[in-house]
Amino acid sequence: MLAADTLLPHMEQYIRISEALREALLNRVRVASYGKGQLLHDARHVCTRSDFVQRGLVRLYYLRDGEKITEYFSAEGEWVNSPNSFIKRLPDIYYLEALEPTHTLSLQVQDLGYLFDTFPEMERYARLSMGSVFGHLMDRITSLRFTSAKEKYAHFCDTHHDILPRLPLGMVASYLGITQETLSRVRAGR
Amino acid sequence: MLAADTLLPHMEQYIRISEALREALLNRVRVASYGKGQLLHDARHVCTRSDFVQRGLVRLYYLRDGEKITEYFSAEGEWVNSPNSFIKRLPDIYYLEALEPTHTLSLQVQDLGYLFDTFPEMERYARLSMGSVFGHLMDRITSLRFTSAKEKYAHFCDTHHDILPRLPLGMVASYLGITQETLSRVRAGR
DNA sequence: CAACCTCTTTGATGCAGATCAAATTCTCAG
DNA sequence: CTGAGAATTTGATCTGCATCAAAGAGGTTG
Repeated sequence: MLAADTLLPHMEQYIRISEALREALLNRVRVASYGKGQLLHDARHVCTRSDFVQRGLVRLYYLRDGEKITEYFSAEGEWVNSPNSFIKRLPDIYYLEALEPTHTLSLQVQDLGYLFDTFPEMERYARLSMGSVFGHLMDRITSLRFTSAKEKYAHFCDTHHDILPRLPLGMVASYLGITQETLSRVRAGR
Repeated sequence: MLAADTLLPHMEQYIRISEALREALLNRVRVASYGKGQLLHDARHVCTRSDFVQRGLVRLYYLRDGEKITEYFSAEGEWVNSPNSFIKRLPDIYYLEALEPTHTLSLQVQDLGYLFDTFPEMERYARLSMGSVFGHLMDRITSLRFTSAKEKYAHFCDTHHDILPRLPLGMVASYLGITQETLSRVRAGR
């Protein structure tokens, strides 16, 4: 699985990639693999890299009263990191865990900084790809505020039908902010 | 109230502003004023500009069963627009309403496009300032999922203490996803 | 200053979903 | 295969908040 086959096409949705940028990128990303259950990032450290998921499934979670609360799922074609920790270079509460055997392309924060400084189109890529996440977050906020458990689950099915069968339901429940029991009843149609 | 006094210092939190960029910016922003209750943007149109609030208070809302649901408040030092409409150049559901007499600096989408194309540091500014909104959205999602009405209100007081006394409580309630009655009881300490 | 808004509070009732407990099914290591 | 732990479902009870209804409290306009 080559970077040229996954990462570059992803980026080309937003920007044209020059030969120089292509070379700089491929020189700096490192392939990485994680087994099921393995942590890509531990909250006790500062997050110093971003991983582009080529194959597999990752969740972002944090601990609340000893329980793991899922904040986000990321599958093929998405970058994962601990957002605030990565940006501010400080520890944060989030862990990243591979839910399946996962292959990524890993980019260190200082290499990303170099790319931003050297290739203005990288700034544009980051701006545009962040923008597309924005709409999702706003939809999610609306869904959390004003919908029943049944509607929340229906909305999740709509927006995540591709990964739904790969997810344990307890994680889906905490993502939706409902209990596992309620999710089970909703699925059974009650 | 000069752009040099409000917008430029805001941007300088993130980037250094060259003389050329300064001039380009000041040439393109237009001062605008809105009375209390006036719409900065109507959902029936495509949102073609962003407004930087110099003085005043604006809310983003949408209609749900004929009721106005507040999605966001923006005060001095923030950009407001209808995010998806502005980015995708399509209509969306959101209205922007001035809650107080409001003065803004207004920038047309095509002028912003020109600035992005001409000044790479503008791309960086957009990327970094969006990044800082991200953390807030994630906190808000957590607050919506797992907290009682009382905790939601406490979190709102923490994060919006500067504008709280300027807001009608019904708008705060819909922002928090609780009813006005519940908010009233929570504030009374019950 | 009275009449009429809009905003906020108070009261009574009902229900969706949390919580606690236990049974059932799945899954995978040995 | 098989047994143990994890994931999921089912059941019974309880509660926080929504809903419906109406009464204060401001505030602004002729």
